[in-house]
Amino acid sequence: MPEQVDAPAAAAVPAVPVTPRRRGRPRSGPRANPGLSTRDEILAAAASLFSSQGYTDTTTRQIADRVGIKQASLYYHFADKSQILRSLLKGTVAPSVQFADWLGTAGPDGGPVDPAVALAGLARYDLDGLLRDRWNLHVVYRLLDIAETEFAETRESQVALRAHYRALSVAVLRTQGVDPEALPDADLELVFGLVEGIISQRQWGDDGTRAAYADAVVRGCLRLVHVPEPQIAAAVAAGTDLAATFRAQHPQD
Amino acid sequence: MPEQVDAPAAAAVPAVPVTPRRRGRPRSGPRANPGLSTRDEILAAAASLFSSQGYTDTTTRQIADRVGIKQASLYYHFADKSQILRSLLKGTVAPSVQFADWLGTAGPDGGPVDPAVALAGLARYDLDGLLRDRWNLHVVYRLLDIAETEFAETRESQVALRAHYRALSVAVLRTQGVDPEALPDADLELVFGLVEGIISQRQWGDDGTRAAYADAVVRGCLRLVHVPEPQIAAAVAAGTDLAATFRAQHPQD
DNA sequence: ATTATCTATAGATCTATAGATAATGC
DNA sequence: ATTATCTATAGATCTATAGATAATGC
Repeated sequence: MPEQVDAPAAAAVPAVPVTPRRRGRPRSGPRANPGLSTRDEILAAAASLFSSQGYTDTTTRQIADRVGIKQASLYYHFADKSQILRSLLKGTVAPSVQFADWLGTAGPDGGPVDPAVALAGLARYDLDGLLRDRWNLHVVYRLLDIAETEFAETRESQVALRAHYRALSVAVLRTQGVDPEALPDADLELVFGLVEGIISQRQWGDDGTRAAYADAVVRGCLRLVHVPEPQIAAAVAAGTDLAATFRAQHPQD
Repeated sequence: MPEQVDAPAAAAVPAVPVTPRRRGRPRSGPRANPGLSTRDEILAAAASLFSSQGYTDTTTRQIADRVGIKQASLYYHFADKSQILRSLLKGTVAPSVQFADWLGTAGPDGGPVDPAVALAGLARYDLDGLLRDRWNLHVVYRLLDIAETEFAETRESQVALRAHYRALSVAVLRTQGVDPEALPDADLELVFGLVEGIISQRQWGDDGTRAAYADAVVRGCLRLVHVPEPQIAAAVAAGTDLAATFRAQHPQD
């Protein structure tokens, strides 16, 4: 065979990676982002619309329009509208739970980490996730409330995460010589409340403002469990390192 | 909330206050609560449905069914669906702002109150409002997000309230010998974040649990602004008194 | 006459399905 | 043959309006 004219470059790096020839009937309009699969285009469009308008206020037509396909074509990729949301919610909360589990084995001898450091690390990792979530899907999850028996997996992750915060709060208080049993039970929920509260706050401000708020929240968590002011900075720094280590070992996307 | 009294009160109150004869065409079914005006019945039904399902997922038919009238009859009382919500949101946040304003004149000499007490009082009053809100309309307000240019008044109250929390945080830090200028700006937002976070948390638990959580939040607020542990209980108690005083002077409903 | 309801329905969606069509793959 | 799109539309809502109707008020 003679050389094909537009054959892919022989080596690994084609000069122009170009739009691969696509299988089915062509779209009526041009592709906005040829790098993504249609499925991913749909997810991106839906995420953006769901977070700005909520789930039920977003129509399948709006999603399709943004992708550049007809409304009915969505149903080739997803069985129904709720499946789109389900795909998006997967991985919203779960990673923080994994990190919390990992903390139990991240100490110098494969054992647990110092509680204050672990708590700071979890808050940091969790907040990072909230801030990296470009489309604010955590808010979408909150918007669902109630009707989400359909989204039980996500709900369960949230419960598990709350339990982790609670356990770490108890552990920190012990190291501070405070008997957690002597405290009102609700005091043990405050840390989770402060961290998750950022979901509401996120509506304001730019990235820098939100990152600064996240920093403040991590410090606030330690104050809530009686860590003395002079020890806070070091624990926050160590916790941040842990989060970074885990993130490096467990790349997300 | 005043309970219904069995024994008739003395004066002009008839022994059986009974269903007053109503003006227009009778309803097809019986009235569930003859004591309320139709307008109030609609508001109550809508509040309950909006908070459990969200605004857009609640249909005018559902509201009407619960009241016991036909869907179209709603439109005799409200121009459109959004007016129902608007009526409900009025008075969600505003009372806390009024209380915060009042704090500036509630001191012994008509001047301001001790900052830590004021902060504890505001948190207490605000949380009381959140907990008394039988239908969780604060959540409904959050559910709206974005599209609420229509609900600008409520939004503005929220901004004002946040500013109050911030100012009190600054004042408390000063009394603790901390220079607020030296702190990251976001640390001043933590108190508001912790209090408002209860809106999300409210989904769990019964009234007792939530009240206990609210107590914990008030203490947490003071910890976040460096009030030493031994002074917290007294400030919380004094703040609670202030809130009770104001509530007595300014009955809500 | 006025008020508060009712019945009936127009008009506007919105989701999801059926079946045709236009590419590539073998 | 397989894949991914398109066109057309059924069926199910949902909001809001028009106009009739059944009470009380004067």
